[in-house]
Amino acid sequence: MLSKDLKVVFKKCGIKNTVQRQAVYNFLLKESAPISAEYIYMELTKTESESMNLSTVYRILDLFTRKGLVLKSNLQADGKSTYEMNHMEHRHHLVCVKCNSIVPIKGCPLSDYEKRLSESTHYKILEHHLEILGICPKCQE
Amino acid sequence: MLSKDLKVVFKKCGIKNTVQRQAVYNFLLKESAPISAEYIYMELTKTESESMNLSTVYRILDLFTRKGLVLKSNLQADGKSTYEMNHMEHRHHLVCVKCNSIVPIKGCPLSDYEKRLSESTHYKILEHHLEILGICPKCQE
DNA sequence: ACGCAAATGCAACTGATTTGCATTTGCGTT
DNA sequence: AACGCAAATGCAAATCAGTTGCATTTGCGT
Repeated sequence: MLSKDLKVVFKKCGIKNTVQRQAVYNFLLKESAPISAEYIYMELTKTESESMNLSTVYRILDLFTRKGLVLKSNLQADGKSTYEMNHMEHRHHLVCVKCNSIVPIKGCPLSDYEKRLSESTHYKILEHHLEILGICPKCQE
Repeated sequence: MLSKDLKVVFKKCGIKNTVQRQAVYNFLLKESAPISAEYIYMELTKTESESMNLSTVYRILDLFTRKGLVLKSNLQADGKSTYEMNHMEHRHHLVCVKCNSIVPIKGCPLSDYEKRLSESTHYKILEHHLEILGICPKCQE
């Protein structure tokens, strides 16, 4: 994505356009899998073309999450939070535990379920995170 | 549960029977919701009848988790891990984003879905992680 | 180009969890 | 029933992810 477009995206959210925010945004755009703040920081500082600080990454991710640009998840077994682009389209992924490939799943198996769950528990259901693990056809051979 | 029975449970797992392990085990048995190590420690030390150290609680929970007696989860928004008895039954939880309380959900909405998914994608489905976020009745007021 | 609020960098802090090490305890053996 | 030793515990210090205070820098409306 061109930085010109990003400027518009940020403006729409009422936040300033900075090199660091562009870097994080563009990095998340390239990644299809949810990733940690640490990982983003590491990758962005590899190429020392831009200044980037770990706490800045955290602050940016937090901001993006609050603005709805990014989705945060605490599901990881190692305790680290992960972040991914919010494509505004509710989507889940099928992850291969052998090759770590990720494919999106068509449709959400929980759309009806949430309605029923809400009725039975009286919770106001906001969202859910689902990740399905398996072995892809290739890796089964 | 009587300590006599616990001795047998521990022996079956090949671990020593200690007062601390009994205390943690019995405490988890009483709790239906997943709870934090900190909480277990606080409650157990309230009644100063037994010696108990926070790192011991962590070590015991880790041991129990490795032995399959206990299920560990990192899905808390506040970053704390939670633990619950492993009743050997696949279970998901509903988390309140306001007060971080957790309640188990009866049944898994994905059991049938996984079978269909496996057929359509030719993946061998191994497991899934699901986290449902909402606002509990109390926090909606 | 100016000025100021917002963003960043840095270092210090926090809170959860882990670890090293000295002491204690459980438990199989004598 | 006491012995010995590996395993478990207590304690304090360390670690790790994430946050925060503050001085400096930067974006952007004027």
